Amino acid sequence: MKHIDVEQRQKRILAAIVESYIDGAAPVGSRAVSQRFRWSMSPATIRNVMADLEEAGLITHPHTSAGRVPTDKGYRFYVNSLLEPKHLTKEEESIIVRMLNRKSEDFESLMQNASRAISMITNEAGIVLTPRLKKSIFKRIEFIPVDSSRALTILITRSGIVKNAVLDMEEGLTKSELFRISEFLNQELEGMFLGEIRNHLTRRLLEERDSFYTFLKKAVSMLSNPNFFKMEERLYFEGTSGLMSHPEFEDIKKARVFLKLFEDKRDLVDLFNEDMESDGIKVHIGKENNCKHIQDCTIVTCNYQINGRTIGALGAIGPTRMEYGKVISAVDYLSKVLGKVLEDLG
Amino acid sequence: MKHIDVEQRQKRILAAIVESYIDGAAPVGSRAVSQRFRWSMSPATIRNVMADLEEAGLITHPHTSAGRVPTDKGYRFYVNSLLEPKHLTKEEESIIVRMLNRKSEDFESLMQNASRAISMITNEAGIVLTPRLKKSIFKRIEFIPVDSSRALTILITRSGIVKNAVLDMEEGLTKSELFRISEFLNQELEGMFLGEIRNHLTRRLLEERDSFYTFLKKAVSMLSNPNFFKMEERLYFEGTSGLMSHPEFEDIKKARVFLKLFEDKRDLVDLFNEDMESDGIKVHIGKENNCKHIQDCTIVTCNYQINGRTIGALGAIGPTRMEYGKVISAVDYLSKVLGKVLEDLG
DNA sequence: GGTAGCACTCTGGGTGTTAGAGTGCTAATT
DNA sequence: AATTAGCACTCTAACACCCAGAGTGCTACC
Repeated sequence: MKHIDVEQRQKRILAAIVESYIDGAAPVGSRAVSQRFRWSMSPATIRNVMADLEEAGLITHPHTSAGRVPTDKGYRFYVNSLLEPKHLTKEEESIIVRMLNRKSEDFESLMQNASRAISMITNEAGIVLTPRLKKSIFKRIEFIPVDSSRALTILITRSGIVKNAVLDMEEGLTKSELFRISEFLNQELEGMFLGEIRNHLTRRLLEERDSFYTFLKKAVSMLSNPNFFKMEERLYFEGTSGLMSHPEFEDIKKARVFLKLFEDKRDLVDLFNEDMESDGIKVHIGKENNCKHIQDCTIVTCNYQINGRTIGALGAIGPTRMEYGKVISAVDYLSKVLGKVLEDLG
Repeated sequence: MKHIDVEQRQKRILAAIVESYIDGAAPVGSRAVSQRFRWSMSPATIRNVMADLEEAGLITHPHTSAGRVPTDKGYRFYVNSLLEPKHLTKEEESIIVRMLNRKSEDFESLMQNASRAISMITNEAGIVLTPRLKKSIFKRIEFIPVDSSRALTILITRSGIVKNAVLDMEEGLTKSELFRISEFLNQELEGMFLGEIRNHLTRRLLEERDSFYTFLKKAVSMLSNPNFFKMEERLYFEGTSGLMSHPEFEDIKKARVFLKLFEDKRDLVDLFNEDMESDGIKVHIGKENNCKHIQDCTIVTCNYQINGRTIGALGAIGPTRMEYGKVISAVDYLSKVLGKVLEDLG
């Protein structure tokens, strides 16, 4: 009747299917879609279009007489071309801001609150990868002797991260020597990226001669502990119980896979580290993830920055059937607020 | 035939039922028990005894023609009177020792490793409550200015706990003043319980007069931040995915309840805090717990000590149908090792 | 007191049937 | 030519039903 662009119509129908499926969690049939358009197209018409969409690989059938379900490819198309951003409400934004601005909390709590905020807003699991230590800037180091051969070492970065460990030291180092070492390091390393420290010190060691050499060597030997310099990022995680309220987890096995994933976080850390390399929101849908455990879930990530410098990443994870608009907005907004808060601490 | 003490026999049969149920996860029938005793008693005899046990409230029927299942009271009796301790194997012990002795890790990791160790050995969830800050001993405090009105404050205890937070300070405090304040506090508070600090300082404030007063006041005002002095304990937690492999979690709803519990840890913190008051292993079975969310699970806890001083608690949580012998041994052993490791750090 | 036997009960799995939802195709309509 | 109505067909989910198996409680016997 009305001469609508056929491609345009396909898109609208795909969007309708995806959206219906997202909030209904059940395969959507031609009747339902037709109804959604206030019967401006009959179910039969919809069926024809659906057949096309299916041929294009954007939707499938679980079985002959069920409705349609979006495929990963369908979601992908939806996210790339059809999704219109759904802004957070003022209220949601203020929740986030409030959660991240609680004063006098330590860094740990900040990370935890950030991931909790994501999970509260999205009802998926929230994930925050701590700022990259290698790219953090040295502020101060402090040694506190434990016994004659070990010292509790505290390393502080400009953004307020405090990393500590008990390190071995040369037997019989006196308290004042230890103090001189810390004083030296504090001066020497001021403003340097943590990732550069190691090389810097060994270079320095090669240049030096004479009496200063032995002193320097003692300093270097303390910091040479490989564990301390692993500088590994930590992943903070909240919202599993929220996740489990999704109908896709009726099947315990899937739930178990998720929990496994959360316990052994390496895969996630890798993913986040990779995504950190580029700016903006990244969406990984279903099998696009090469991590085989989580083939029917989507991960949304975004990097966050201090003064324009990317230092970490955060995101949300949930079933492919998630509210993309909302999750994307939430992750986006949170990355900005977290960046601001960290700048403020710096 | 043989004249066996009837009470003795009841006990043996109860033990058999409990143990069968623990490793079979299915109601156990008279035949099975009879078989367990190599047919030295016929199923019919067993049935009579079972009827008695049921009357005593130690076991129940799910329905007429199912086997018997222990009640909470049954488990309780089993744990108190029948259970024989099942020692960990050498190998298991060495796993624990190795996990807790990884050098150069920070305090966080130690706690995490401890809870992970419990969960690995028992296949239930492992829980560790961090040492009580109030009862920890002051070692050192350090201020690092962030801007003109805030300083990153780092508090270190003898057992190597590092607590940090950004605290407000009097506007325009100079770097050297800040240094003097920390020097003063380090001297003044040496060896004191953290819980006493607050009172000590206010008392001191009342005694003093003259110029020193204003100085002291500045110091106190920094530490008066309520959040920093909340001194709250943290709960470390590992092993949810292991828990979920138990058949009792086939029903998602139960799983959800557990996950909820783990996310909002207050109830657990309270329980552990209470249990910390007395020495030795505590076992909370099913409804004995007044926390209503977890009426069909058991929590095993034990305090841990540094030099004979109780400072924290740890434990395991799982379905009432758990391997009590093993879990108890594991928790017991771990509390000792953790105490040792912490002493060593102090 | 212990045990064998038996009638009884309840569950869980398998089968058959049916209502309903949804499809694909074709023919009619606009 | 595009849209729609109609219809035959398919598959599922729910329900009823039945039956074997497991387990009990009771009674009579050793």
